[in-house]
Amino acid sequence: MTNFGGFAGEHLIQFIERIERLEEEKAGIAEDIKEVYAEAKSNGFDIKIMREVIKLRKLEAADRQEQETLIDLYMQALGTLGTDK
Amino acid sequence: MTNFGGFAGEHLIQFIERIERLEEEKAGIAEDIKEVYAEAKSNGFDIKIMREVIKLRKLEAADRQEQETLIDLYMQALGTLGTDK
Amino acid sequence: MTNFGGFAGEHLIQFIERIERLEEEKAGIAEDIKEVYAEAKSNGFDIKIMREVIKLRKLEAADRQEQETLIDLYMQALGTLGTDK
Amino acid sequence: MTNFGGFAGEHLIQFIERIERLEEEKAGIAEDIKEVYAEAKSNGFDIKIMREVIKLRKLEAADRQEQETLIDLYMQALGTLGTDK
DNA sequence: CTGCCATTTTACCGGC
DNA sequence: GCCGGTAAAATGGCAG
Repeated sequence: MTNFGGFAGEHLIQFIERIERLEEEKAGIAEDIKEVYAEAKSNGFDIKIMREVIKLRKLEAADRQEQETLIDLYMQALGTLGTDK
Repeated sequence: MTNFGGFAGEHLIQFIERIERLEEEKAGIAEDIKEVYAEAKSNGFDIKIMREVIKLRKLEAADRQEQETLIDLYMQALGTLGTDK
Repeated sequence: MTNFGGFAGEHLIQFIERIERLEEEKAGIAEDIKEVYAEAKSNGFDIKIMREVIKLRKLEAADRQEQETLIDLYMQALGTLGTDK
Repeated sequence: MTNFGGFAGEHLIQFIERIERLEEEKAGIAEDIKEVYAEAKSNGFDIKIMREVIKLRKLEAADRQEQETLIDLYMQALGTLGTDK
């Protein structure tokens, strides 16, 4: 990874710029989210409660996900045990 | 903001779901970024250093931005002087 | 916060040493945890599954906690609305 | 490791609960540490710098440790030479 | 402006 | 011994 002036350098620049573009997009979306909160607030909703609701829903989703992961692991374990391979 | 079952409730749900969709998008992009880093890494680049580079470039951009803001201010000031607006 | 040779310095040292002691304790407990995992493993249990179980239980606990927080927030909101204060 | 309802299951639960208790303790200590930092901060100290100091002291401790290990090795070697064990 | 929360970054640990 | 993923530390940003 020497020779940064040559091909590797080109390559690096490309990676960096891809990331920078993605980060811009991400920041843009974060902006959007803030705007939605602001709009909701101006419609009389409580931001704190909204955040809490969102957090809880996320947690519940994570819960389900983890349950499935766990089941998969059990199945693997049992499968391994079962096939006597 | 009482009457959560009625129109307000409807409205709230809509805000929440909009936010959740945006957060998903955001998470997706975060994923993409991780992937780009991973790809760069598998091409022999050092992630930590890349992060540093990106941070620096961002700072420089902010500096430039600030400069431009300043320039705008001056221009306005000059414009004001010039046009007597 | 100049004069670090004097009283402030004394004070700082005390904070630092308190933290260092606590971190040692924490590291000790982390050790203990590792040992329990090792012991479980040597009894034929699958560490990965154990971690998953623990994660899920933690998530569920967090869930309940968040639900309560949310309810509290609702009560506050309704209380505020209700008392016309 | 089948028979999760029987003795193995019992055993597993016990391991899990031991770990959960330890993790709680650990979390408690982490809390304590945060509090100490907060207290230090309210006394005018800079948390970021404190972290840096603690990190350095840890490194130095590790260095000393390594040195001692080395010294021990030498001592053993000398002992071996001396005693002809 | 301060505390708190989310995100990001670093470090660790088990698995291959 | 390395790699991948997971958990902890640390930093930054936002609401109050």
